[in-house]
Order: sequence, then structure tokens, then C-alpha cells
Amino acid sequence: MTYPHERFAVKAACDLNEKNVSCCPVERLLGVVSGQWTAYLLWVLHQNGPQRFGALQKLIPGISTKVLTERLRMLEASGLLLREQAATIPPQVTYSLTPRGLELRALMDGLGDVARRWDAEGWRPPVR
Amino acid sequence: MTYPHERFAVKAACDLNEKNVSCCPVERLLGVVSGQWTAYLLWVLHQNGPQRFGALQKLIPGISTKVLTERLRMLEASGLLLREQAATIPPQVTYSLTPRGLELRALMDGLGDVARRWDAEGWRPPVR
DNA sequence: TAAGTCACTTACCAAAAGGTGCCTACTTAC
DNA sequence: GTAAGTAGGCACCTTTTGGTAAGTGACTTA
Repeated sequence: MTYPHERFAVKAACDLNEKNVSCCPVERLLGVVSGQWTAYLLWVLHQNGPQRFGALQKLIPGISTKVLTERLRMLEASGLLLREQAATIPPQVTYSLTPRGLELRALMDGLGDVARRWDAEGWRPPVR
Repeated sequence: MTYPHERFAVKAACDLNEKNVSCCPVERLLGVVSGQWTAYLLWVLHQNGPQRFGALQKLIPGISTKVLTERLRMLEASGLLLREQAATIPPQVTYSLTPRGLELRALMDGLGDVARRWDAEGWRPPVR
């Protein structure tokens, strides 16, 4: 079944993964989560629970609506995110982690731990 | 003590930031690690131990010398990788994880676990 | 003498990714 | 009667990225 909102961005979602159709499991998983903003988006959802589109934009300063939409579609198509639309006016769309998405919990927690520790140590990425 | 949105000062700091210098620790860490090939490169080094340039090319089929070089330089500048060059002819360059790079061990192991489990379950990224 | 080795570097080009502004639908609030 | 609010879609354009091919140095091997 195809929903109206899928017209745009499903192709984009697939493009992000085109190269990972046949490869090792780790490479395949990384193909989904290692794009720009993607892992951070998942982390934000792990930290803050289900969020609406507008809330995600505020939680991820700097992301454009285009990219946010693409990432949400792609993660939904990957089975990590659930999109629920309330038929209200204006519409309310809520994104939450699926059970599979929640399986990343340990990874996300570990990510936060390392990030906070290194930050406290004053670690900074190289200036490009 | 959540990041990055819950506090005015933090949000302001985010907004004032140049786009390369992210304020949230998780965002900063992901900025280094989440480029194409980057996390996979780290995973390969975790799995296989120190490797020479040519060996990495074989362990990561499909990566070009240009991108492999760029990623290695970037991770070296980030303090995650150590580059050791033997002054032989032809030169022998070996890349290994620094102590900081080794701090990602738990994350890499978790990554491998999830990837293998999902793979065994038949999970696949979305394809056109 | 020529070719091969290793780890790149550089230049060039095509493709992909991302930003921006404008647009939609519909109702409620001013 | 007009503005605001929600969740995007779409077209256009610029920036970024990645691949390819060719070259480098200094020595060894055929």
C-alpha cells in the first residue's frame, strides 16, 4: 500500500542505501544509520521519546525540512521508525521507534557515554 | 541534564556555532565517525587489529585510495588512529587504533552484534 | 633496462547531497 | 477576512563528495 506522503523521498531513501544491497551485515547496518543526521536523529528519539515533526526540527538545530523528511522516510522504510498521523487539522504526525529501533538502545547509550566522556576531557574533532 | 535543547544558553550556543563546530557532544562525535566508510573502517580495525594501507583496501572492497586516505588522515587528526611509517623501500605504513580509538570497543562490538542479529533475521535496508 | 612495489598526491570531472523559497490543505483564533 | 499553525512537496541552484587516471620516489627484481 502506498501512502500519499511516500511519493517524495522514498526514492531518496533508497538512494541512500543503493550501495549496501549486497555487503557484510555491519556495512549494511551502517549504510542505514551512518548518513548525516541519521544517527543523531535516532539518538534524539532514544533520549526524548516519540516526537512530532516540528519538535524534531527544534531538537536538531540546523537540519532542513528536506533532509529531516528524507531521513524520517528512510528510517521508516528501514523498519526503525513508526509514523503515525492523526487526522486532525492541522495534522499531527508523530514519529516513534519501532521495537527494532529500540534494539539500538544499548548502542545509543554507549554513544552518549563516550561522547560525554570525551567532551569532558576536552576532545575536539579536527578543524577541516 | 539533557542535551542540547533544554537550556537557552545551550541552544544559543548551538545557533552561534559555525556549522563544522557542533556544540552537542554526541553530534560532535558523530560528525567524526558517521561519514561514509568511516565507522566501517574503525570496525575493521577493531576486528583485525593494526593494518597496512594495502590491507585496508582489501578489507574494505569498493573504497577508493582517495577516500581511504582522507578517512585515515581525518581519524588520525582526531586522535583515534596512529600512523606509523617504516623508512623502508617501498615504504610500509601501518595504521592502528590509539587508546582513544580503543575506547570505541564496546560500541563496535555492539554494532557487530546488532548487525549480525538483524542479518540473521533477514532484515534488509529499503531497496527501490 | 624495464618493470614492479607501496603509499600515496594531484587534477579533473560527474554525481549526489543539501539549502532555499514558494506552495498546499484546513481550521481556529484574532 | 486574514493570519497562524502543521507537515510537508517541489523546483531550482550551489556545494560537496567521490571516482578515475595519471604521476611520484627510490629501490629491488627479472
